[in-house]
Amino acid sequence: MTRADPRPHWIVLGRDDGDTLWASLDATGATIATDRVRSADLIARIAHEESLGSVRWVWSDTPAWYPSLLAAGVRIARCHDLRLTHAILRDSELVSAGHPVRAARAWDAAGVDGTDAAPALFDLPSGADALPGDLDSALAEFARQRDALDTASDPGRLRLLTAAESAGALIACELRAAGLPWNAVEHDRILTGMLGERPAHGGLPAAIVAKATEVRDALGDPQASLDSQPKLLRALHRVGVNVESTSRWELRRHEHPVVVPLIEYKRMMRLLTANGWSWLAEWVDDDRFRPVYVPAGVVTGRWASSGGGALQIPRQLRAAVRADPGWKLIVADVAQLEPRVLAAMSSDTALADAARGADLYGAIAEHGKLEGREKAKLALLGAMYGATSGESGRLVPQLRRTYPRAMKLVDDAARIGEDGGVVSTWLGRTSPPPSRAWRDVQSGATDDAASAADTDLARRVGRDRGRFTRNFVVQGTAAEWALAWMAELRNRLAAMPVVAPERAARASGPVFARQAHLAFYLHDEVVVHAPAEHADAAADAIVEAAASAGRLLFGGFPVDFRLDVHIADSAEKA
DNA sequence: GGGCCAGGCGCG
DNA sequence: AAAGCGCGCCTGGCCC
Repeated sequence: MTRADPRPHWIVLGRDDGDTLWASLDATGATIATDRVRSADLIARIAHEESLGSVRWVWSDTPAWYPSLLAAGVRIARCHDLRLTHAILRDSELVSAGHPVRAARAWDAAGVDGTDAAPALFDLPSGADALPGDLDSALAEFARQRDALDTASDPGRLRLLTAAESAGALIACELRAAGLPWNAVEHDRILTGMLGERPAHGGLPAAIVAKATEVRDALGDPQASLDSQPKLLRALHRVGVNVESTSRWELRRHEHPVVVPLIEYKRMMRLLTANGWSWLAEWVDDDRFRPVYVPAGVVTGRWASSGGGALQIPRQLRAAVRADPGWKLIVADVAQLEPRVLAAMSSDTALADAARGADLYGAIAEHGKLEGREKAKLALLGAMYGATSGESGRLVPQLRRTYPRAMKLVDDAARIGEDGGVVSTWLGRTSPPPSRAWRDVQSGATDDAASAADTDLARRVGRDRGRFTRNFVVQGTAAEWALAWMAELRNRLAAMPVVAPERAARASGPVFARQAHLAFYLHDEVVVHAPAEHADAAADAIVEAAASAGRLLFGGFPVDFRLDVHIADSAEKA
């Protein structure tokens, strides 16, 4: 390379016949150079460019490119994920109405599923649903996206969002590569303790069998089927337990001797079927749980997961999450993230004041003259979710008087949704427009021939949508805050020292084995796995990253994002 | 034997 | 007391 060669600002990658086509772009997006890289050389080439610093990788879909790099020990600092960015820009209110990025339908296709299996040559329906993987398509879409950002009504926010989204895409792959340290022996101990010894040849463990017998005795029917809802319902009716469903909350209201053992039986069966020995065998390998995280898998921008139920690990099993020897887990969750986000985005200083102390709900109870923090919590959740009835619904008006700005923000979002409009998060992620079916129901209600049932239906689905948009702005902005938090934390952890090879957390993969790293993420909570001597510094990084995320999104607005942080050998709550 | 739905329940 | 947001996954029961 000669001295005159400028460093590329972006490098766009595309696949071509098993090779990779490579385009170096300057900061204006002009192409400086193109190259063809053979697949055998690709990882080394990327590693080399990355080591020179400050390059942003532009690719179709992070899970299609990044896992093989991570497996080879290459971590990259920054990327631009075309698929995720497309989805944001396509729907965003901040992008001009007729912008060509909205019409680039090929980029609406689903990406790869995030498992690092070989490309799905066999199960991909020929041509359908495939994201464009070639360089020309990537360059064209990247140009459209840059233009959409440049011409957006608030480029700063949207750039922040798309950068955070792409960082999230990297993090999702990295979380899977590092895995969540999971102790199978401890998991087995918990299962055995709650369910009884695992039977050698199928069948139910002893404690469940005993519990089932208890339930059948109480039902006076040794043959009663406990796993079929309709049959169980009939059996309950026969002994005079007149419930409409077999759900726990309804059962609980009855005194009959069947109730307690039945609830216990359901709880045991749930643990067995959802997170029992077969889950352990299928999902935990080499002391790690490696779920597939799906960034923006939820319309609000929250992440979803696919396989392994990563978003539903029951609290009962938290003790099975255990640091490697000589390492620690740092578990951190944000206390009441959504109310804090609502305070900031509505500039409601009164609500922000309540969030300043250690007990947000307690402060709301005091300010809002509500009796006790439980009522305050109910009222606030009701306001954000759109409760209309029950105790929660009754408490909302009181809150509206105390925090008019915050409540106006969510009430406005609900009204717009009911009217068929769209709403946006703080950084510009916009809710999907109403479906065709929804609009048909609304227009059917204004028809001359509309029946009372038509208007009732229209009102009901209208309110349903209002509750969705009401919550969208808060849940979606909270997800943005969390992305910013994680992206910042990722950078801080990457700057931490490495430990000696003999201290490595071997199963965490080549990139993360010797350094503090993110191991789990769930909406408002992170778990970091760190060498014991770096645990305090990692905990500090988590706290500093949260403060930094708050400033990045909300500037100087005075709202605290308080964290609960624990350093321990297991993720069990103290 | 696979696809789809409802009920139920785990998580935030 | 059981309304009021967003998910994924398991089961039984139904369909083809």
